[in-house]
Amino acid sequence: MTAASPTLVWLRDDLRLADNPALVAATERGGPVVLVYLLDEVSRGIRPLGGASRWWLHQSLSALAETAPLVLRRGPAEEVIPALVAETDAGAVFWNRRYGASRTIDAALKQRLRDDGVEATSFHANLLFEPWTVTTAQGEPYRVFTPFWRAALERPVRAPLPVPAVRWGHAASERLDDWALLPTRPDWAAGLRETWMPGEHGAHDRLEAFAERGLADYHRRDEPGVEATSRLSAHLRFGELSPFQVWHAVEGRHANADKFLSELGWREFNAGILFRLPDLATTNVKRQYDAFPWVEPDPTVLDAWRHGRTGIPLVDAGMRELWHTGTMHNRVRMVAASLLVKNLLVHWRIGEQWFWDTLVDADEASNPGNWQWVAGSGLDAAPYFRVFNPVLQAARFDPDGEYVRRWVPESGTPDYPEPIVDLGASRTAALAAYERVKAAVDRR
DNA sequence: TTTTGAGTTGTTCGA
DNA sequence: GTCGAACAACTCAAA
Repeated sequence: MTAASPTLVWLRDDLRLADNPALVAATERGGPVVLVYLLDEVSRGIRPLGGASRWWLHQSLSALAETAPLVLRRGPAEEVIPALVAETDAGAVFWNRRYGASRTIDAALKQRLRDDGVEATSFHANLLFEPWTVTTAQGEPYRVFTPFWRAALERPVRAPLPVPAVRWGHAASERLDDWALLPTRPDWAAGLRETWMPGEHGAHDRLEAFAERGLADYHRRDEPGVEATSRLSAHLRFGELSPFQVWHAVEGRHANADKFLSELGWREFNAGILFRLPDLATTNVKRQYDAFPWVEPDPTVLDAWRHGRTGIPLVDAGMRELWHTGTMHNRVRMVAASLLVKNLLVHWRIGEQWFWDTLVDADEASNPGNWQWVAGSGLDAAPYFRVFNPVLQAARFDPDGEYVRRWVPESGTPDYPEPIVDLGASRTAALAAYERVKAAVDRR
């Protein structure tokens, strides 16, 4: 055997050095390791990132480049990776698997590299359980969350891997600033900068704080005025943390741990849905919802929803939190989504796209999966007749009005607009519209 | 093999 | 004021 050639490690949704199986395997192979990230906005199967995600990506890559020599390239993977292999004389390309439509890119690339005599190997890193490994007794994927998660939890969750002692290889890199991932005119990212610290260090700080202190308050996670959620979703989305690291930091530490870890379960469940339905962001999982009579949204109404001027305080608070910070409290997401989809009868795809553009944690599986959950068209979804009443929700979960006051200080004053929709009448109309879906079931 | 009960996040109505 | 029913339809696991 000759001296080991360089290995390319192609990072995608795994912007971390710790618990990175591809990086560990590359190190064990023996040669220098060239770490590469591609900005691929052209290959089929790639969903272009939204604005908030582009901001996060810039920060995260910037943080990573301070801890390891990172090679940045732009273009379609199927061209750029083989070119980089030739350029660096690499004998192998390793990566951690992804599970959406883009996996067809990976499959084609793997074949091409192997045809060229280059070792190409993918690894299990970014989900606790790969989708094809959790099936019912009949070998079918689960369609109901609880049995899915129960079955998944029967297996062990491997321990996270340490950062290996890497001998880094090098190649020319593009400049991150040239990718223009950050907003300029206008710079709307001030609220994001105040709120987040992207990158592996920031992710671990957040995880540690949550495991040591936040978990004790997690039973109050439904109250948006209380800081009781983990705020780890964006770190997981970009793979600055692996779910294995989160699991082992939290599991068994507190009575609230299982409830929190079931949220990782929903991440896994949605990933499994996307694995089977790569067009999850555009197509109803339950196809009878194709018959639903969505209305063409009035641009004024849509604009009011997007920018937090609906005249419904809890919804406006959430939409303004989103616009300012790139996140929204989980419960408020449901309420804001319910208003758009059910009271306003606007197609869930329109709301999904807005969240895709504005959320720092916008995830290819979880974002459309959760919108379809709210709309009723998803797997194990909320039934259509379950229409949130945002006034009741505010009274129940923000009883002192702390959250609403923080984001909508003019609520209750003459400056605050009247509601853009009558909640009672629109609820009735929504239930009537749902009759179409029921009829579609019968016709099937 | 068949049956039965339970299943992320809710609201309204009428007794 | 409280409480159960109704609002649908279907999947899965346990008995």
